[in-house]
Amino acid sequence: MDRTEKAIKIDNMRSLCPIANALDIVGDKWTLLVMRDVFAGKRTYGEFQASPESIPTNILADRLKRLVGYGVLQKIPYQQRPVRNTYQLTDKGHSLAPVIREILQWGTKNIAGTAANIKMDL
Amino acid sequence: MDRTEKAIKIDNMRSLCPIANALDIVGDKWTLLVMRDVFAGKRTYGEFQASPESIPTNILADRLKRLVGYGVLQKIPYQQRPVRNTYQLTDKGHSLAPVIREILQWGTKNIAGTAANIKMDL
DNA sequence: AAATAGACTTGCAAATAAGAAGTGACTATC
DNA sequence: GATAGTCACTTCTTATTTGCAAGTCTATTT
Repeated sequence: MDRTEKAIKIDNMRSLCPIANALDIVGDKWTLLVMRDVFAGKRTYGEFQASPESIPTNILADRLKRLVGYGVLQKIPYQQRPVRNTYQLTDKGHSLAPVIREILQWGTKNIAGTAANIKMDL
Repeated sequence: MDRTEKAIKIDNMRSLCPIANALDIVGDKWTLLVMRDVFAGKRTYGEFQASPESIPTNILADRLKRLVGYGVLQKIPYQQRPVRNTYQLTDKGHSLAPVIREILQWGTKNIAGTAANIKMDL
């Protein structure tokens, strides 16, 4: 990891296993879908909401907050009056690319009727 | 994918995205932890239960049933009287190795205090 | 002044998870 | 041969999380 960046600190770790702890951050139905959208170039709340899976708005707000909290994304304003924000990848976020790439590959190969038609920076 | 194996068929797909569909199979707090154990050589219900994260027994039963249902694991008896089963990787299950490997790497690099001390066939 | 837009927040019912206890098949022990 | 023990679950109850609809807040556009 980039030495200027701090590692994520999780309290009440359920074990010392990196996989278990990673799953406590990204192991749910929506988090990696938001990350997929970020890797696909989406940046704003509205763009995430517009994705075909129709993430509930309260869940989206919660996931963005968590991802920012863990330092995987950063919230950066792109205009004042009214304030509008973008959510952008940090280095930690960027390093999730291989995880998403492998999930994409696994799904494409093993789940009938799926199509990887989004272009991503993976 | 091995051509002798059928692709997973999901009903009510939330989108055509391979990532979204893959997450509907493995995107939760426990499923990939069970898979980690399988890759670490664990085979029986009791061994999965004994892992340090203490998976609730009803959840374990549910996840094993789902994984078998999707053809990611197979339930194979290793003795009669009393019947005792093992859960073993199918080809579809085996092909999850890269996903787990990348999650393991990400967690190890980015989460403080984690240690990849289990040996896995990844 | 009223309507519109983007980014959320709130409230509540429904679904899922957690935790503890119980069951059934069989084996080993007293 | 009754009693205790093991393994692999199942059931029950409570707690937590999700999903959906509606509402709020700030600011702009008409």
